[in-house]
Amino acid sequence: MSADNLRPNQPVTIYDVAAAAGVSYSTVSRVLNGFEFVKESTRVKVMDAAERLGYVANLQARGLAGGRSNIIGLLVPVLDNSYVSEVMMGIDEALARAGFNLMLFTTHRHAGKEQQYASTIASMTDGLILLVPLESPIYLNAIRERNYPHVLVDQTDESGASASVSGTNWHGAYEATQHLIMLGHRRIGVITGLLELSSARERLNGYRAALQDYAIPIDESLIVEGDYLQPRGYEAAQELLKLRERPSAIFAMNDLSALGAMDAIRESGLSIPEDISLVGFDDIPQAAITHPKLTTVRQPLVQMGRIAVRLLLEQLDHPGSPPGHETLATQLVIRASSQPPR
Amino acid sequence: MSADNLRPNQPVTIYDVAAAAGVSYSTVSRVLNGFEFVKESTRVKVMDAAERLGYVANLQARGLAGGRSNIIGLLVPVLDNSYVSEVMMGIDEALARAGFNLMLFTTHRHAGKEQQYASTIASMTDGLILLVPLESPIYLNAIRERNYPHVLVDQTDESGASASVSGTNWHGAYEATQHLIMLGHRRIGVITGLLELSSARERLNGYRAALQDYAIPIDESLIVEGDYLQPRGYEAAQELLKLRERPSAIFAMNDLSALGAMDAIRESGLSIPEDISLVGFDDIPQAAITHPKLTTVRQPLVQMGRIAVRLLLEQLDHPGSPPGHETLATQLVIRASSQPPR
DNA sequence: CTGAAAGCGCTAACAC
DNA sequence: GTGTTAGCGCTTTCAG
Repeated sequence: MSADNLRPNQPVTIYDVAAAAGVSYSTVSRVLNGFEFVKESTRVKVMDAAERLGYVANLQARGLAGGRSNIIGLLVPVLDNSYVSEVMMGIDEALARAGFNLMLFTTHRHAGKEQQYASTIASMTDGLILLVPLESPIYLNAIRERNYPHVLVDQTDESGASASVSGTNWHGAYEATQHLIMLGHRRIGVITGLLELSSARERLNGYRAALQDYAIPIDESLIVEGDYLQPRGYEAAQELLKLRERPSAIFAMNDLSALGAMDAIRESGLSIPEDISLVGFDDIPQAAITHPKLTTVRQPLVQMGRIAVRLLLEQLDHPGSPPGHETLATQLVIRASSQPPR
Repeated sequence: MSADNLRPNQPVTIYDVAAAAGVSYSTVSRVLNGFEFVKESTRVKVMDAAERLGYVANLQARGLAGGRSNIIGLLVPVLDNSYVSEVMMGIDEALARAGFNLMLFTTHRHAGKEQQYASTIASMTDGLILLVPLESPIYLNAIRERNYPHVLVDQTDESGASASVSGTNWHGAYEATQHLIMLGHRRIGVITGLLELSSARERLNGYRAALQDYAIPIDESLIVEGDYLQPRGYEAAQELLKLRERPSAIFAMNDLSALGAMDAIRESGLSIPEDISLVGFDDIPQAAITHPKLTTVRQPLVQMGRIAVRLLLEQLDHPGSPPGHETLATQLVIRASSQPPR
């Protein structure tokens, strides 16, 4: 029987296990933590007892006492965002495989919250993954100074002190712009992300470089700052459409903005791609089911999540070693939303 | 200056605050926990010191010592699922507003994991929200016996011992079926969720009741068990299309299954709604952007999340009171995927 | 190899 | 009102 002497009312502690196994509780702790120098026979005895009693570690106590809590903190800006969801999936999957739990903190795009959470998180978790954090030197510095294991996703780390994963932002934007240029577009509007984000700046630079390489003068009025969210993409596209000399193509620097732009374009009576070509960035799932399907720059989002976890676990396992940095290749996915101007 | 005497290297504890304020650390604890009988002047002194030193509570310690950890656990089956995401958004929002943190556990649809997590979660959090849990009497019983605050989302609680939120599953399915019947359909195939889930059973009963009410004989071969996921929806639709007497309409009992069915139908050379009408359930965001747009039964997903939090907080605040139960109205949203049979 | 003892940061009786 | 005293369950010295 498995429900033999199960009394689920009071949680089982290592004391219970120790008593049942006839050893001291510190020995139980050793066994449970995979300490090497334990006699095999007592190891078995303890494991048996733990199993039998249905022992489950109290993570709070473990964390408090200095051990690992086996919890990783994840700081995300918002939840209603496919980009975020995709990366989260990769993180969740990798974490589950490694036996870690996930504590989720949503900042709701409030920089102050990132800062406030930072310390709380540090008291609860073994490490932290920051997904598109707003530029917040203050708390990032605090985290770095405490030498708290962490990794930035989609945020270049200028100082090199934080591990990071990101896509080839510059190159992706360059390719997207080049694609439009090759199709024959000359007036290419862009909707950026918040320019305080390094990814947004890098993509904008890629755009600029492509125009320059093809000797197309840069018209600053074609550059509208967005925030990587759909509503702002909608507004930004409206601004672009209002220009005296309307662009024949728009490069929205993430897909969500592109979706917003799509609405604005359609609403203004123009059609995609006949009147205006549209290119996005990320290749979130929706990009493949819009009409027309969205040409975009694919980022391996799920994989970015997985790699973020790998980089973090490396830090946990080798506290001394320098933080890793990974840059993953983006890939232009040409679909129906872009064609030559007419 | 705010970065006055900030030494972020060693976390600030209540001892530090106590020393700085010139009181004992238990007084600090009292102030921090909003204990009533504290002299106003010392309250201010303590708050000042805490602020100045940048004190942040250590949740592990607080939890261990018997106080509230201010963390709520959320158990979800998977993450790559709009239904889950929507409800999570509501939960996240409500929790943030109430000053709680979120610990996320993904079971990856593995019933064993739900059970295994249950105890871990209990040791870390103040309460638990279970989103579409697989029927797992064992661990649910354990949770109930420990009197651990929790609420079930989209799972009817037969025993009444667990708080719960869900939509009007029976009624929603009845309406959807009725809608198809009114359009003139007589052979209506259904793709259910796992029938071990109460929501799936309730919806199936609603379907059956509608057919009965309109005196349409029930053909069991038109009922295919799915699992609320897209791939299975695809397969199930294929089975339905292979029937000698093909249905003229399919009611997929959640939108994700409907999306899968859509692929299968299209792939078989039939078109929606001309050849086959399709109705879903949930009204996840994608439902409005498929082609044709999906007729579906809307559930107020975000709100369900919010209410789940409310029910949970009620339990935390009034430990004695009976668990609440809320049933939210669903609403038939008629779009383009359903029309009279030809 | 294993037991005993100390303490992580905090809450909650218990006194004064 | 506020300080003192015990632990919460666990890891980690330190002995033996």
